[in-house]
Amino acid sequence: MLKNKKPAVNVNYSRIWQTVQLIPYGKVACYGQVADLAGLPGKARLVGKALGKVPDDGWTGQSVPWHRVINSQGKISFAVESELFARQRALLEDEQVAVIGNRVKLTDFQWQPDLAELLFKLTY
DNA sequence: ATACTGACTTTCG
DNA sequence: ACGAAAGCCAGTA
Repeated sequence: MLKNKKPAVNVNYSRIWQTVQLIPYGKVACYGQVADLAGLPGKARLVGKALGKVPDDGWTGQSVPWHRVINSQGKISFAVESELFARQRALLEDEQVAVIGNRVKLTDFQWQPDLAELLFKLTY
């Protein structure tokens, strides 16, 4: 009997992508929060890895709003002089998320997930 | 197998 | 409030 091959896409990545798709327009979540919701507590760094590998055409027909994920300090986790930093900040401001002094006020913009809706939407 | 690397988080001073 | 340090852990070489 042949051994099973590793899946083409890490199953954990797809869970992370699916969770990020639930973050609403105009809200943000932090890496650790996404990891927890994806059932991967303690794996905040893995969320960053997964977001760097989102397929160009999104996931299961939907785009993945990677720009809505920032770190627990409310800051964008790219060097301020980098191209990606500028892109992420622009995408956030496009949806009315204020980025002041390289920082988003989490008390105003952090996503507060609705438990019942999460249970309905997540498929694992 | 081992070592290094981060799109992280928390604690400390 | 802020930077440094330490802890963290899958992915990568």
